[in-house]
Amino acid sequence: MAGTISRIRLENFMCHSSLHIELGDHVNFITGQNGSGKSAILTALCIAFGCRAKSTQRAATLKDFIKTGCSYAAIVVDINNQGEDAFKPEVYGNLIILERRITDSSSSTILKDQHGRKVAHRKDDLTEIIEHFNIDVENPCVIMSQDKSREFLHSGNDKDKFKFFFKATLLQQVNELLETIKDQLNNADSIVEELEKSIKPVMRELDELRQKIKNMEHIEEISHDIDNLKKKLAWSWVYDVDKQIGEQTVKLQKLKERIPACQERIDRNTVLLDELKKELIEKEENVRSLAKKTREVHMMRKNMDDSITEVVKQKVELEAEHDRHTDMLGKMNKRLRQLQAQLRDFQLQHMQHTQVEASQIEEDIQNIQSEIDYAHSNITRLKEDEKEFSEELSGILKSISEITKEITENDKKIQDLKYETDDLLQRQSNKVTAFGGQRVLNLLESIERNNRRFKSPPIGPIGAHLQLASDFWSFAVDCAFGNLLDAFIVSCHKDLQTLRECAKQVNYNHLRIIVYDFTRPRLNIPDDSLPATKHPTVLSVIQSENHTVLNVLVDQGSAERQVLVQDYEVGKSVAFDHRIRNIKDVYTSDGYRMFSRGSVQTILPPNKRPRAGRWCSSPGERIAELKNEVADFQRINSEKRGQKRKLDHDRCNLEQKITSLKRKREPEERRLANKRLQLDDAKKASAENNSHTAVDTSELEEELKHVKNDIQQKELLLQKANVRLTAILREVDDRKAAYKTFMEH
DNA sequence: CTTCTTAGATGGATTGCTTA
DNA sequence: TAAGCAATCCATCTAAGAAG
Repeated sequence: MAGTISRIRLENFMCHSSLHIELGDHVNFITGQNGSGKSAILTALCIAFGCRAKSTQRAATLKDFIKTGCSYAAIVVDINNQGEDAFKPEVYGNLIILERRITDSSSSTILKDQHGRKVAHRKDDLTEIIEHFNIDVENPCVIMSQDKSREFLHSGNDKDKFKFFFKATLLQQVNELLETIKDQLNNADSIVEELEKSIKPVMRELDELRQKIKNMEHIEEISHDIDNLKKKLAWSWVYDVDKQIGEQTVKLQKLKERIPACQERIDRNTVLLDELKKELIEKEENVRSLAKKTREVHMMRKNMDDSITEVVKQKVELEAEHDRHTDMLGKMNKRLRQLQAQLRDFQLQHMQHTQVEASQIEEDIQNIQSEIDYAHSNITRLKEDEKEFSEELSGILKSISEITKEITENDKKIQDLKYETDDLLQRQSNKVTAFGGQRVLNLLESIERNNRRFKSPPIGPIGAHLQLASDFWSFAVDCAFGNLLDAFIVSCHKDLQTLRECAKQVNYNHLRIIVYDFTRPRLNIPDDSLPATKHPTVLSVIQSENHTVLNVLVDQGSAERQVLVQDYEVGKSVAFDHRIRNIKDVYTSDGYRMFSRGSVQTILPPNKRPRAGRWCSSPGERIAELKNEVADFQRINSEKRGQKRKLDHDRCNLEQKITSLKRKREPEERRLANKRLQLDDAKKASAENNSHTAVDTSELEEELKHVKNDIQQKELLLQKANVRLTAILREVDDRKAAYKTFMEH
């Protein structure tokens, strides 16, 4: 039957290393002792079908499901896909294989067909299958986990139980569905009502249209009748015309009989007509030649008359022009004399004026120039002083900012040192607080109280169970393990739950808990798995009386593959120069992390807040050292603050000096600007004076020249007019003589 | 050369905490 | 108690290396 699970395979999932279960067609029972992993199978099914890690209430993240000491977990679920309910049988065939893999850093879902071929890998494809088969792992009636059943049975409240039942049996869903359907029905009803209302006017319109169509049909019949009548009328006209044609044909026949007699008379008259025509042509020719001659004579006379009148007119005009020119010439000569006199007067006046004014202006300009020079030298001096002071001020400001920066940096250092001192002071009273702070103490107390609930008491924090061969590597080891040192180790998942409860009680959230088999002997690492280098590994510099702690640091922290080096340069050569096998990361004693992944080489700086000294063997000494350092920094800071105060005082003085200089300089500059404007004005005035007189004479001279030119032109025109006048007089005489001889003829 | 596995990056979804 | 923000989870993609 489609949708049933036929087989489940688990690898490294929770407590199962490798588990195969074949399921029957109907009801299946799984039995086993407490803690044998029955509910792990149910959890695996939930995870396979896409449940979130948290909602199983068995782990915080997916990777918590990976069996301790393993790198991955896998769940494979075979789902039957036969029968009419089958999901995409053409793609998957009779069987859908759902494979879920979880690794430390990622997880994936793969869907395969009956032959094990990969078909899909996206979450959406899985969701489609889940929806198709109506698998609802979050529904407590589909999967009733231990916690759910306990919660259900122990909730004494009937209301809560009904709520649970209501949700589980999908009644809630049905209820919601019914509500939405009711809403939709109401909506549809109101829409139908509205539509009915709106249809009424349309029906009325339809009736009117039908009436119109009926009328149109009647009109069509009438027009048909009209057509028929028109045709009849046309035919009646045809009959009439036919009758008339018959009568006209008879008349035509009679007229044809008279044609030969008429033709004879026509011939006789034609001969007579030809003779008369010839005579007419001759007479016409005579008349035409006589008329032509008369016209020519008339024309010549008229022409002569016209030319004489024209020439006389020209003569009169030329005489008038001559008089005009002579008159104008006289006037121009008079103007010329006037202008010459004016020019002489002007030149005389100008000579007298310029001499007096020029000497006055020259004196003014010299005075102003000397004042300007004085003011300019004053300003330059003031500016130089100001510049000198400003430079000094900027130097002081620079040193002030440097000192302020140093003070801030030192304050920060003091703060960091104080933090470290506080840490150490706390640790002096209890070493454990180095790994998680004050809350670890509360957690340990809580563990103590719940001691009986644990199968084996948890080990932690891991850092508290470690000793270092030498303090030199403490910072590097701290960087290499990071938060792993704050983690706790438990022996089974039940203990993990209990420990998490304890942590919650004391508000220690996000406590890292590692599940590990306490009975496992100390891991024996073969030499060929260790990095081939003379530098120590993290594993080689740590010691612990607890082998589980060491095992966990190897499994979770790769302690045997983290190499420690003295300084940055050595670290780079170890990490990148020769590709040494089995090296995971290289840490320098001052906390730099270096590693290469493929071709990419990465160097990460140390943590911002160093926590070296977590394993410090003598915190007392270190505290004294830190206190000395703090005192040093404080002393330096107080010195620097003194310097800063002095510099601030100097700065104030300089600023005052600069302001007073500025106050002196500004009015001086304004005066200079005023004087410059005066000088410009004076120069402009003198220039204007000169140019004005010059322009006046030049204008007169120009006019004079112009008038002379005009006179010359006019004289030329007069001469031409005289020549034309004599020519015209001669022409008049000639034409009159010619006319006289013509008339005599 | 192809396929599989794994680590790491990325961005949307979810969860938890703080504050008004 | 709801809104806003930050931290965390997890699906998905890509690239490198391993295996066949």
